[in-house]
Amino acid sequence: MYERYDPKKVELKWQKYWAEKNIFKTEPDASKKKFYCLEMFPYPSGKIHMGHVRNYAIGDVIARYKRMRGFNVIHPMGWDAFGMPAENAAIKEGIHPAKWTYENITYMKKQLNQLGLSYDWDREVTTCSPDYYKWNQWFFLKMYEKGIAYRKSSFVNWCPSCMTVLANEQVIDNGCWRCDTAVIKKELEQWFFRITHYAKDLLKACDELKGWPEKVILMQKNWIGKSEGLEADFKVAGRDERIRIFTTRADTLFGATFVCLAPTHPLSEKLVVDKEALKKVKEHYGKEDEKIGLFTGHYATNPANDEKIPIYIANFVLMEYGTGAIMSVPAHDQRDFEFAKKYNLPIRVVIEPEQKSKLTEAYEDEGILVDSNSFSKLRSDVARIEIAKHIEKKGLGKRVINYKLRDWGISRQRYWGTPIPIIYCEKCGVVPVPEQELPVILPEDVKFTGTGGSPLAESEKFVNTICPKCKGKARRETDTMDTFVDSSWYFIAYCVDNGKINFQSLTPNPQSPISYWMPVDQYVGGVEHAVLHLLYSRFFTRVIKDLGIINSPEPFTNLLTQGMVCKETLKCPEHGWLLPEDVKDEKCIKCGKAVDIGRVEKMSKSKKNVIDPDHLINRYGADTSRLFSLFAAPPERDLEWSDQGVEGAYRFLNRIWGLLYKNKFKIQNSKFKIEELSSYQPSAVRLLRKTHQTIKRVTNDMEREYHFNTAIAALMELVNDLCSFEPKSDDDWKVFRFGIEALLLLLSPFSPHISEELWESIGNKKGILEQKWPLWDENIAKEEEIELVIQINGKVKAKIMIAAGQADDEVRGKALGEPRIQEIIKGKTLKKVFIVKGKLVNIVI
RNA sequence: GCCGGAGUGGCGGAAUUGGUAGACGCAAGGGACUUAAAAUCCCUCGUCCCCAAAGGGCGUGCCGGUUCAAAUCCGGCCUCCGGCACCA
Repeated sequence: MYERYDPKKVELKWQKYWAEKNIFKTEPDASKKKFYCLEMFPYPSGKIHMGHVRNYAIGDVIARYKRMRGFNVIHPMGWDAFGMPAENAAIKEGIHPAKWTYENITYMKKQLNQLGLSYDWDREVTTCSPDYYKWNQWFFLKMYEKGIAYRKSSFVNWCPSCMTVLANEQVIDNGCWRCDTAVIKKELEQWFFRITHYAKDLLKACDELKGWPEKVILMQKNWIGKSEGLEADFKVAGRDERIRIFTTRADTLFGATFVCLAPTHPLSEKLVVDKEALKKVKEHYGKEDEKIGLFTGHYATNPANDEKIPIYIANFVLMEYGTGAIMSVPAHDQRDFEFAKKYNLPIRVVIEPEQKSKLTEAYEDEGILVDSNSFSKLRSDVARIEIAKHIEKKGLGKRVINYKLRDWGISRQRYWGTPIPIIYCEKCGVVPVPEQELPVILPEDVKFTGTGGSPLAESEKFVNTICPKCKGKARRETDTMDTFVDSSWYFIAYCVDNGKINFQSLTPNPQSPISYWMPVDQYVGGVEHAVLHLLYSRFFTRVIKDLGIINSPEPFTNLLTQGMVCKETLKCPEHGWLLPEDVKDEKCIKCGKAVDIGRVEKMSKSKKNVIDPDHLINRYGADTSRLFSLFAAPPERDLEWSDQGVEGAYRFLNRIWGLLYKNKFKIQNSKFKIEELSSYQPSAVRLLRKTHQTIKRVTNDMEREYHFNTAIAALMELVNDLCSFEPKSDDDWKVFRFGIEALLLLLSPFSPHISEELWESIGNKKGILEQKWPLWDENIAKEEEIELVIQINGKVKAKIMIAAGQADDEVRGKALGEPRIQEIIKGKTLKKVFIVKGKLVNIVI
């Protein structure tokens, strides 16, 4: 042990030690309770950022803590390795996406190990490896068999200049990210997963997710978006067709003055003669700018009152929701109101608001019905049901439940993703790739130009194939899968050792490691995945359960969504956003101009308000970096970066180091055994009590939703007491050693390297990772004396020390007898005295 | 617009069930050590009244209420953050 704390030396030593002993390797063990601790795996973008440091520090504390509590902990890590940045790098710099990705993984893996994270790397998965994406394809085929995967036509963002499909994040202000050309919607045949098949169950099961933050459940519920309503048929006058509409406001049915179809509705094409005009409306489809309509020249019959009302095509009506057609009630729907104003359509009030006013906007609230035949004078909520029943009775509709949730479009016109295992044969049509031919491997001979259609379409070798059915000429599907597919089941892949996934042989098998490890007990990650990733994972887990591979439909029992890492932004009037190191004394180091200090916001490369974890680890080490990010705020809240805060954490570890260095020989020679407390000096008793209290506080803070910040504060208090304790006798040294050992054990999940080093330095042979979490003794932790607060009329007037556990009468007597209290209550009548045990007396006069 | 969440010292945050507001850390000020600086150690630190002490007033976004007692419960508002947003 050196005099000076040198984090680099210490951390390297223990990282090596853990790796050599393969100490984080885990196997299923039916005799032990398992604990699955998981953090969201990163996209290998190049380097880790502070968000990763925080995320993985939180997960690692939990994993190490649970391990010390005796759980068989599985704590895996991997790489979400498919995605656009790799392809962008290929377009810009000519590096092959695979090379770029694997190089990044190598570097980032080194960084993660430098943080001292307790991963079982034997379970590592890399989603861009054929061993992994083979199973994406396998799941796809299984879903195709069950009708969960299907093909339909749908719209994508298209840049007419680059001649390429754009992802949503490549569309900036409705323009292409590369050339600014206005993006248009283009219709393509694409593959979908029928997540809507599980909509009802996904929604209902939200209430069972007791270990999830309320906020996330709410977001999921809103996303699924259940709404009850009525589907009703409007017959097209003079034709055989009917228009089926969906409404949640059947009570306004008598107020419908026109009907609107989505431009992509099958009937639109049939009813509209002027195809050019229809095309124009289509171009504005789904855009939020302006309401655009087109009169079809046809009329429809309102099933409630047989009135004939005009049929319009409207750009704001979505084919994806409901039936793709609506009845328009301009008096009671703001969108219809705007449309009616623009096209001069009648507005008919059928719900009377409480106070009448001029109709400058739609009245969307509930009220009493008017002008609605026999339903007039009914309240909205009643009428809604009565009118729906009436329509049902006439056989012109039915009550239905609709969900906002759409089927998941998984086709991407990109290279760096999982090829969709489908073959198109001129004779046999759509033919799935036979299971035994998986994986369909990404070809290498592809040029990355950033223009044109799907990059895979350029590879002749890939595209041209033989139909598995008729052996005739056929073409492969050239789209790849959305990368969210990869991350929807990776947590199941981890359960299989060495990444040797073979779901076929595991199906169905209750003895499989998957049954042992799943579900994830604690999932930790950013709240930005509250909807998509988490919902897709829930969907996939259901599909996999239906395949018999897994028992539970829910993947994650407990979820912790950590807050963002934030820092103030710095901007130079001349040089724009500045990195923290480009600023000295609030001035730009390039031009010396005063720097604008902006508000605290999420660290982002674009605003340069970032701290590079490499610098941090270099200067302070992993233990300090971890400790700071865990101490500065509770995990679920945003964390504001503070350089001084990091210094503080570093100082704390240095103090502990110094304390042990100074006393290590004495500590080494003191073997602690619980003796009679009465033989100890009062100061030693106090320290022993503080130690037990600290064990209790830290343990409770860990159990109580992982409040690491207060747990660390408790450790700081213990260190303060240890530092001011001056051991003299052998007993003192024993108590001191006990305090030090407890401190190191409790600190080890947060700052594992220094804890191991100091643990060893006081003569312990077995590593701290093999120790049990310490237990406290309630009798020793209990205070003998308590501070009693005496209030008069709710205001604190005195504080006295009294022995703990006294009867109320005695406490009351002591409070009233206190001179300062006597003085105040002299000559006054006591109305009442409240006693809060062990805490406070409130005298009301 | 709709749905959530949050507002506590100079700052990050604590206060677990309504019972001492401000734990712990940072910053700041003063002191010790040092030729000096850094590091370290000790003291002060919500605010106002008072020379000071003793003591007292005020204080958890704002206004009101319930209670012996409110950061905590209830009603109304303000600000900030997040999510959704033509979903019929």
